[in-house]
This record gives sequence, C-alpha cells and structure tokens, in this order.
Amino acid sequence: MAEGHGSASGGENLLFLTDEQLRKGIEAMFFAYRGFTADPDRILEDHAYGRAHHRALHFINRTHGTTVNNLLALLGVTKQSLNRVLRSLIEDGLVESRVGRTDRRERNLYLTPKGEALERALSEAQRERMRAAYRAAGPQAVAGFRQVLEAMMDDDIRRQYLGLRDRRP
Amino acid sequence: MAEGHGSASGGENLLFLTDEQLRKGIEAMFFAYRGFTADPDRILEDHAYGRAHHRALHFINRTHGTTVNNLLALLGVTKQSLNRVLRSLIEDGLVESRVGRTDRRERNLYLTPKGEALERALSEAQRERMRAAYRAAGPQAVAGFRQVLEAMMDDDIRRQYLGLRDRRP
DNA sequence: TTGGAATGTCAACAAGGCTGACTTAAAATG
DNA sequence: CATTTTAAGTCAGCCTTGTTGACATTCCAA
Repeated sequence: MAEGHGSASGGENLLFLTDEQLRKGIEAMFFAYRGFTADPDRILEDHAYGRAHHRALHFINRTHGTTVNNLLALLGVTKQSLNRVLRSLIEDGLVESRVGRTDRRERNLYLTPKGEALERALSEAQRERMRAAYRAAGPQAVAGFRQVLEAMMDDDIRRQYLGLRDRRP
Repeated sequence: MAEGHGSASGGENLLFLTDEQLRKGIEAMFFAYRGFTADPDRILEDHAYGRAHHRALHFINRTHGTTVNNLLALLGVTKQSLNRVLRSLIEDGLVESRVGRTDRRERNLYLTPKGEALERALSEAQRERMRAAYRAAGPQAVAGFRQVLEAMMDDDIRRQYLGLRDRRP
C-alpha cells in the first residue's frame, strides 16, 4: 500500500518488501520490457523480420565468429528454432557462415556489411531509449538497475552475461 | 569496453553512457526478463496455460471487476487475442464474467477462488525471485531499478502503470 | 576405424500475436 | 424515436517463433 520506496534513504529497512512493492516491481518489468522492444520492433517490421532476428544479429555482432552452439546457449532456444532464423539471415546476405578453422564441424558466424548496417540501426534505436532512461534516472539509479537485473538472472545465464565482451576481429 | 559502472560513486559523471555500458544494460534486460518469467512458466506448463493467461490473471486480480476494454489497454493486445485466452479461463472456471451494472454492454471480470489460487501460486513464485533479487541488491538499488524501468516505458503506459492500485472489493 | 559430437534439415505441431469481417446488445446522440 | 457509436464476442485465416522427433552429414578423436 504505502509507497515511498523511492527515497534514496531507507537504509537497511527491509519493510519495503511488501507484496505491493514486489507487485509494482513485477509490473514495472512487464511494461518496461514492452518499451524496451518497441523501437526495434518498428524497424524490423519494414524488413519482415522479428525479434528473433534482432537477437541473433545482436549476439553475432557482439561476439564475431561465434559458433552456432555458443549462440544457442546465449539465446536459450532450440537449434531448429535458431536455424530457421539464421537461414533467412544468411540467404538475405546479412550473416556469413564460415567453416571453422580448427574444428571444421563448427560454423563461425559473422555479420556482412549489410548485416552490420541493420544491427546498427536496431541497436541505435534501442540504445537511444536506454540512454534517455539512464539520463532521466541518473547514475545512481543505473547502478541499482543493473544490480537488480543481474540478481534476477538464473545463475548460469548470469555467468554468460558477465563473460560477454566485445570481440572485434 | 571499460567496466566499472558498478560503483555507487560516479556522481554526475556522464561518461558512463558509453555504447558498451548501454549494450550491457540491453543485455541485462534480455537475460533478466528470462529469469523473471522462468518460474511462472514452469507452473503454467502443468496447467496447459501460457504467459498470456498469467498476464490476464494478474491484471484481473489486480483490478477486480475490470472491463475487457480496460484489460486490452493494459495488455496491449487485440481483443481477438485476449478473447481466446479469456474464454479458456472462463470455461475452466478461473474467471467469472458478469454483465456490467451501470453499463450493461460491459463485462466485469473477477477471479473465482480457483482462479485466485492459481494467480497466487504464479505471483508467489515471481515475487519470490523478485524478493531475492531485491535482497541481494539492497534498498538503494531497488529504488534505482524502478526509476530506470519507469523511464523506459512509453508515456501512456507509464500513466497506466502509475495508476494501478489494488482494488479489493 | 568407429563412436560421438556438431551441424543441418524435414515434418508436424502449438501458442499467441495479427487483420478483417461480422453480429449482438446497449448506450449515446441527434 | 431513429441513428450512430461503443463494448463485446466470434469466425476465419495468417505469421512468427517456439517446441519434438527423426534422420543425414561431416569429421574429430580415441
């Protein structure tokens, strides 16, 4: 019932964990996620792609030369599901799949210039919203935001998340 | 590239808004949302329901007697899509639909005891994860978390979010 | 050389979004 | 009172994205 979580005070008070407070957090996640995906979704419509394509582009860009298995673990879907998305991206010339150098069973995935262009457009739209939210909330809030999100992940996912680094070729 | 956002210092430093920082925020949203939905999803499987049912149950519980139109605005889906979900919940005896008192075109939606039971199981699982994340991150982080999420919502959605209150009958 | 791992493919299915068209009932409006 | 608008529900059909299961291919490694 009582609001007032917002004060940066509160110290070690644990009474703020009322069901109502938790409920608001749950709803905030739900509504914010809608905003979070809204801008890229609009761009994707024009290309007849969906969120699954966006996610693939994002992580291929993030870790150049990643393998399919690696991508599967990040995305948390079946290979059949990813394969469908990946195939269309390869056919359309946004992603290149190269046979692995050391292990030739593997395929290393790269964005083509065309793929990079779409990825950039998508991530710029998404970053712009994130940037605006960060600015509105301030640096302290951003730190807290990240801390809570990290704590909400499954353990194995958190490890993957923390391990992600830009790997430029 | 450089990490180090995590310090609660940082003050008014705006350099933390590097693309890499924003990217990490984007990925945190993606991975955290997976964790956020994981526990209810497991429960829903046993009942042959999906996330759409969970969302409907949540908001009907939240605003007892809400109308279909109201629910549509909250969920952001088409009435055909909601109707499919709603029909199964009504058929299964989890939701009751009563003709409106003042405006008889409207239907007021309520959870039955059975519906309340499932809603409680789902939301307790989700609240438990939220509670654990809040505890791990601390009160200051929670305030920041909520601030950033609110800032990320579309304006009209934020208004609805802020307006949500428990309406017990 | 054979077993197993990585990848890819085909088929079938389900959930849950969407659009469009249409009905019914009731309220609002002229 | 007649007309229009609104709320809700329904039917049909489509798309994306997830799922299983079965199976083929390639090729590293024991």
